[in-house]
Amino acid sequence: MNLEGLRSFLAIAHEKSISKAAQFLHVTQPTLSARIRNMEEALGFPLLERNWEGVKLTRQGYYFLPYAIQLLQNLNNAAAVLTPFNGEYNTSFEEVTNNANRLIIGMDPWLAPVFLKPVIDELRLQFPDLNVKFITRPSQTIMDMIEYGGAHLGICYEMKSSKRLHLNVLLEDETVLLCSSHNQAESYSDLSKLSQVQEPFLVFDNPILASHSYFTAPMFKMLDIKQFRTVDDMNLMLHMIALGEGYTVVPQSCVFKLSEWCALPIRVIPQGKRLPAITVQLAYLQAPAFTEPIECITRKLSSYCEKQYNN
Amino acid sequence: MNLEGLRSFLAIAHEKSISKAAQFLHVTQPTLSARIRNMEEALGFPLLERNWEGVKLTRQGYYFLPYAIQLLQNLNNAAAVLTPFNGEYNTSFEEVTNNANRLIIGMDPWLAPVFLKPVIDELRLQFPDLNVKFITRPSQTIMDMIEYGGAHLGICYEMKSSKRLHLNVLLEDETVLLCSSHNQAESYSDLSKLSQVQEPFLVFDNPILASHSYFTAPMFKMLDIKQFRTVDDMNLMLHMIALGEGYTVVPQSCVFKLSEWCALPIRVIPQGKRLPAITVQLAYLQAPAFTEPIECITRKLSSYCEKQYNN
DNA sequence: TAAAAATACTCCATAGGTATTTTAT
DNA sequence: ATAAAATACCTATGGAGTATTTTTA
Repeated sequence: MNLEGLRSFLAIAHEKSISKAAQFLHVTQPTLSARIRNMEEALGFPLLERNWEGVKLTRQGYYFLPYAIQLLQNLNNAAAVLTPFNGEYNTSFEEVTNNANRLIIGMDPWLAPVFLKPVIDELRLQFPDLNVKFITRPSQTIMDMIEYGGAHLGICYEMKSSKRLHLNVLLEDETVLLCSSHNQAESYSDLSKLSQVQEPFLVFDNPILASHSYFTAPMFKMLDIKQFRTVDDMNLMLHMIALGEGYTVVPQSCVFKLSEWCALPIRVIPQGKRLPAITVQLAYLQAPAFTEPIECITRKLSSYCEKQYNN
Repeated sequence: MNLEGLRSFLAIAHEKSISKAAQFLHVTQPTLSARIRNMEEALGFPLLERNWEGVKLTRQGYYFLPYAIQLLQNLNNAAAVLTPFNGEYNTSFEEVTNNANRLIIGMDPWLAPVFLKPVIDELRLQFPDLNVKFITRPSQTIMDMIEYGGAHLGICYEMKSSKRLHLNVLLEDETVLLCSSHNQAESYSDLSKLSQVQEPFLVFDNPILASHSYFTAPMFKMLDIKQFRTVDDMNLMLHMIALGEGYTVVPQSCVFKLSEWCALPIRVIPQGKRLPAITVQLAYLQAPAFTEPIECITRKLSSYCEKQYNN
């Protein structure tokens, strides 16, 4: 697949017509038809519904639209940062690209609120002069970053990974139900009654939807949940719940000590072993330069989890 | 540029050698050399430092790495959601792709905590049966989503945009300085003394770094700030500040009523007119189906901003 | 019949392969 | 001398164009 294809898709979405988009892009209509056909073949699903009066995006096309937009924008943004302006780099270019001699720690954005403090405390104590950079990305990205040499240590949920990675289980994480504090706990604590709840279940969109559907899909069937609403980041999720716009189920770890950093009126209802567990793990490669701090953090977090979490 | 090129780049990063990556990908070494050369030309910056003993990523290459990873993963994830498994769609496919008759409101993730409540309150009151979906994406994406017909209404920071979009200014937003509550306010309230502060300035990575460098770069020069640290999301930023790992400057709106949703010990120091303002605006296209709710929200938020903010 | 998209077919640009050269140790 | 990457050159695939057909209001 080709970036020009994505741009073509956007142009067609904009013009709602292949012919008009072709004019706009200064190519012929059959060329554009072919580009889209190729993309649809590569992706495995249709993007456009063809009409005699133009085209309309399919359901899949609408879902795909923000991906195409974001993808092109991300590339533009990266290029903007890395391209000198008037022959001179931005002040932050130096900082942003200088990763020599820097320990890079990746965390899943859900886990960062829990693990940032113990990591920073320990490093301050043991390696006060160490240059550390934190990145927050979805678990799968963190794993890949380590695999490809772009990060040294990752704290993330269990994901399929290569055998080269060292994995160190921190938690077998139980799930909890989140709802507004203004709701009665009773309606939510008995899972079998969930299907009678009026509020929708808040489903996380990607990357959760893609990587945890094996987890959520059976749960939805089991609990007979019919009303859904999708949400695309943790913050929005918490605000929606606080406003009584829905409820959800998340790993316990990501709301660990929630009240210490979140002031929203959210009720956390533990589910014990009624729902499957999700593993939180440390991932790293043998990195000669940073073996000591990595081992140190591993030890610290392991004991931290035992102490704080298992009681 | 080509997705195969991105995959090749990742393989090379992984193998630290073009020849080995070529073996892994089952192509010849010159082919892979050419792919990378093409990508470097397309991007406008070098990705690899060639050595006699292999290759190493350049600074730009390291910065680019997570983009490449994320980009490919996003595509995979989108495809995973849209591809039926065992001939059957996931339960959530229906919800995630069913946008017919649904008002789609996009918000910049920084602004969502501020504007979600008034919007939901008003819609509950005026259009209780309306089907609404919220998406949180960077401002530029929101604008494009509206432009390309993937969203109806956006709440975002000022960005370059096409003339078709209706724009409605909500706020001329002043900037505030954020630091840990444990620090003395004096060191931070006088901007000219900032260069003596020991903590680093926390710079947001993309998309802020790319789109607001015209704003930040002169500020860094003016204030003579030398120590930086990059951070890649709002949540991590707030936690870093709370832990005393740095300070930063943000638009006032994104910490408006901060204490209502954030329990972290963060001090907010208004800067008045000393730093340039950033505009918050509503964006929309004429959407026949939703003119009424859009107008209603526009009115509500305008008066909301006047009342709440200007006092 | 008219407007839009699809199809058939031709052509050339470019991606990929083979053979060889350069580079650095 | 060796291991890695670059270069030169040839080939073939695929993307883009022109001309034409299909579809449906």
